[in-house]
Amino acid sequence: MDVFEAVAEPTRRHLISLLAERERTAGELVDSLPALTQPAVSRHLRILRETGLVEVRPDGQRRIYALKPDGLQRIDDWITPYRRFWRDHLAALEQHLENQ
Amino acid sequence: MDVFEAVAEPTRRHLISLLAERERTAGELVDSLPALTQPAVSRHLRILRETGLVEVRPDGQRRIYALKPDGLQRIDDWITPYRRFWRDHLAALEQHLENQ
DNA sequence: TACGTATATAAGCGCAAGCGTATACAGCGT
DNA sequence: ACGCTGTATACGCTTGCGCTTATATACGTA
Repeated sequence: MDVFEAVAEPTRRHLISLLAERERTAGELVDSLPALTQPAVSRHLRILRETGLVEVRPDGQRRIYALKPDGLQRIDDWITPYRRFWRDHLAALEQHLENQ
Repeated sequence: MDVFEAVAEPTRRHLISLLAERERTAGELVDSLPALTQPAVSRHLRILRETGLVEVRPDGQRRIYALKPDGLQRIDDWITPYRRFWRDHLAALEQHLENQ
């Protein structure tokens, strides 16, 4: 699975937002998603790991998950060339409004 | 389907990159993807339409597709709060290298 | 060693995505 | 009107995702 499919899943975006606040153990993340079972969350974490979006380090029997800095950057790199589309569009819109 | 799932598909990202160069008719897009049949491309275009990533206008019996300015911006809006992660990480790395 | 806790993996299921073939629909030219 | 071209939709099929239950693995503690 690639990083685009990884973030296409709402639950995984939720996990990313939780890890953006601070590191959390797998158990804390499971508790944050009461609609899902522990194995379901564990599988999502595995996908986030394998796509390089998060990293794990052991702490005794727990696993501490953290957002990886360069994971989402790959999406940002992809979107960058297209950014001019809405920037130019906004500029044209502002110009239009100015001329009213 | 939401915009994240829409761009998670490699074929649809390819279509987006083609439309970023210039507008194209549905037929031109079909010809640009020889691995796929015409209905397959047409369905991808429908998804891009429904998620607001492209717009269409008729030209006789042809349909001219164009990239929509504010479509990808929704992904950019989502990624923006996380941008500080790799920016801060890069800053910390530079600082570290400076101190060597 | 034995048991409890924390996390990951296995197995099986339902569902939706993506594909191709076949077909419908719309506009063009004769 | 008729056939031809361009595009979209219907249908059936296969495949892979995400889920749950059950189980394995690893660490902590008495």
